Amino acid sequence: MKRRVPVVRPALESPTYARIWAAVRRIPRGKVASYGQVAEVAGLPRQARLVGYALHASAPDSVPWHRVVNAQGVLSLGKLDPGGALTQRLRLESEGVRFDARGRVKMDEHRWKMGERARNRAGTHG
DNA sequence: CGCGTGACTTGTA
DNA sequence: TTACAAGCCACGC
Repeated sequence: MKRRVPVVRPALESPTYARIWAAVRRIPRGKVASYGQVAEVAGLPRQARLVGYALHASAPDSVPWHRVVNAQGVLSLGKLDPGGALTQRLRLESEGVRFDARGRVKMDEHRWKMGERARNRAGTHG
């Protein structure tokens, strides 16, 4: 019988990662979020690096990782995985996300406001 | 347990 | 605009 394979490695059964992945899944199609924003939604403020780490540890299609970019709208995957960066860009463009001439995502237009429909209590943006 | 590194962010020059 | 430094946490050696 086939046993359901865990989405993550045994060593990564951390609730922290689970939160991060959950936050990433919340990002709507056609929108993007920065690592810091994902961290905040996951309840882990100032832990953007951990988000990147969690994504790296996540399964290939476990989460819409392509919707996560750095605060500058740049695909951080760039040098580490050029192919992955290309895939990310293709997927984003496929979702309607547009890029700047410098190859950066237009955060001003596609930045996930984490509450366009349901205002977040922690939203200090006002 | 200490050190270096990393799919990051913010502030300063 | 680019470059450097400090802060943050987890992983691998």
